[in-house]
Amino acid sequence: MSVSSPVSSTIPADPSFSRRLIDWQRRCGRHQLPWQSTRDAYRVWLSEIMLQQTQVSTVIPYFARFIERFPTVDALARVPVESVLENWSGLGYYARARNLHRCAQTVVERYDGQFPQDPEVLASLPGIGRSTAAAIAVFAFGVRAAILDGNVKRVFARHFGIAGFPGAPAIERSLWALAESLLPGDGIEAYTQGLMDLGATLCVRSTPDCAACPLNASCRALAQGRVDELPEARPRKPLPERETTMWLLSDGENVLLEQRPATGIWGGLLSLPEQDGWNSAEALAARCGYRLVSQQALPDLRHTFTHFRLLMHVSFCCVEALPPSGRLPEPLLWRPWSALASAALPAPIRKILEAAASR
DNA sequence: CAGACGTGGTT
DNA sequence: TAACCAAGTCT
Repeated sequence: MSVSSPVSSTIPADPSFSRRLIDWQRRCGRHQLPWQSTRDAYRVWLSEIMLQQTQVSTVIPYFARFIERFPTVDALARVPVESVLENWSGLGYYARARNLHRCAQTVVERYDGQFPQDPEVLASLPGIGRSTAAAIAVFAFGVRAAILDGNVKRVFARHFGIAGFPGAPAIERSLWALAESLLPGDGIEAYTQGLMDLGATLCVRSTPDCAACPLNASCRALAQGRVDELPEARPRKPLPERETTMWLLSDGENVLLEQRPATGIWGGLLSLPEQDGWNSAEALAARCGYRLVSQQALPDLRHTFTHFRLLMHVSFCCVEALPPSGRLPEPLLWRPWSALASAALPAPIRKILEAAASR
C-alpha cells in the first residue's frame, strides 16, 4: 500500500542500487543480441519498436530480415507501406509497422535522415512513446534517460515492495518518478540494459532466481517473502467471443483476398473475405465475375486476441471464371498461391491458407 | 482514462 | 485448457 513513497525511511534509497546493477550487467548481462554493440540509431530504433510487447526470441528473425531488406532509414522510408507490412506479417500489433514507416519518412524529411537525440523529440515521432524514446536515446546516444517497461516495473515492484497493478496510472506515475531518481551518473547504457536483463533472465514472472540477483540484499519483496505476489496481475475482464465465416475462393491458380481497412484489427493487411461483407459464397463469386463450382467446410479455427476471442469458420470454394469479367470491387484482389509466402497476411490467415494449400 | 491493438510461449 | 503476459503506444 505504500505506493506514494516506495523509497521511504523504512528502506533507504540504496546508493549502490545502480552500481550493483551495472557491475552485474557487465559480468552476466546479455551482450550478443543482434541490435547490440552498435550505435546505429536506425538499428536501435528498429529493435526497440519490434521489442514492444514482444519477446526477444520472436524478434530476432524479423530484425535480421528488416536489416537485410531495409539496411537504412532512407531505404525503409522509400518503400511502400505494403512492403513494410509484408515483412512485418506474423509479428502482430500492425500499427507498429505503419508507424514505423511514417516515422522513417519523418526522420528522412524533417531530420535529414538523422534520428534526434532528445528523448522528448523522439517521443513526438510516430510509434515512439516515453519508454522507447528513452531506450533509443540511451543505446544510440548515451543520453541519461529513464525507461519504464514491463521488466523495470517488475524489478521495481519487487525490490521496493510496491503493491497494486503497476500499469494503474497512479502507480505508474510513481514508478516513473522512481525510475528517474535511480539513474546513475555514469554507465547509463549498462544500467538500462541491466534493468532489462535482470527482468528477462533472473527477476522473471514465475520462479525468479533470487539467489543469483545482484540486488537481493535490498529487495523488500524477498525480505518479506512476497516475491510470488509482486507485481500484482492486471485486473481482467472476461474476453468477449466473436464469430465469423470466411470465404476461401480459388480458381486453382489464385486465391481471393481482401485488404482490410487501414485501422482496426489487422489494419492494412490482406485477409479472407468475410460473411459480414459478402452474404454468401455465391454472391461473392458472382460479384467477382465467377461462378461457384463446389464448396467445402474446412476445420474451425479459434484465435485469441488481447481483447476478444474469435471463432473462424472457413469455407473452401472452387470457382470458375465467367466470360465477361467486370471490375473487381475495391478491397478484393486475386493473388497466386505462389505469392502468399511473401504476402502481408495475419498469422491465423496464413495458417488457414497453408493448410488449404497442402490438401 | 480505459480500451484497442497480435502472437507465441509458459504455467 | 485457460490464464497470463512480453523491451508499450495511441486514441
